[in-house]
Amino acid sequence: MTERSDRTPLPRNLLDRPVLDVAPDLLGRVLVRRTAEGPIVLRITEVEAYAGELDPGSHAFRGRTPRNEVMFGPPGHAYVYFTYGMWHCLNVVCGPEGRASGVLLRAGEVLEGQELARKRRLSARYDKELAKGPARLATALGVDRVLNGTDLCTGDDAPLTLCPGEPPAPDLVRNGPRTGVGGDGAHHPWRFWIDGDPTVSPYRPHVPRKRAT
DNA sequence: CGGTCGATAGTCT
DNA sequence: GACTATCGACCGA
Repeated sequence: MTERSDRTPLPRNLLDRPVLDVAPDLLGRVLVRRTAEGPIVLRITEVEAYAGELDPGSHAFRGRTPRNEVMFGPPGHAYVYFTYGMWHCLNVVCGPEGRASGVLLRAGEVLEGQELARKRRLSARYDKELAKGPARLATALGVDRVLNGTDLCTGDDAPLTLCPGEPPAPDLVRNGPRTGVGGDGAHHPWRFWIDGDPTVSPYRPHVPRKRAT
């Protein structure tokens, strides 16, 4: 009855391309997170492109560091970082090796494993909020730095696999400025989303933090 | 649904 | 020491 999504891994060569090609191509694709309690399956609805060392908004902008070294490695791996003292965000490393570019997964629709996702996202009022925002997405999937560097293009027993999925109608793919990115990288229209999808996170302009008193 | 505000610790200057 | 590829509580509508 239930039409199960295709869980074969995405061919790595689809990720071995320039980040601005890969980012919109990830919309509608499916991420499978396998946990001890069972799988959580997510359809990607919103992403942002980060163009390596040339991009002031990218973690790779100032060169290789211990944190960002996965971005400099081969495509098809997970770059997971910890931010704001509380949250994790998940990226797909793409482009030719060494280019240090990646795609931040900003939002998605939970297709399977909602019960598991809800247990990790107790503040979500509706299921459409389970993965509405990059840190919420990582939380819903139970992704943290332990998975940094995970190969997303291998088979059935990997903790995290990127799968082909069903692409959205081309006319539903929109793009606009990146969320939360300040400085010179702010204006690039490198956020991509599926128009009208209820799981897409709201746009928030970057606001530099005020100093604590 | 939208706006404001504070939390919290890793990372780099 | 400052900033951060953010979110939740809380409030008003």
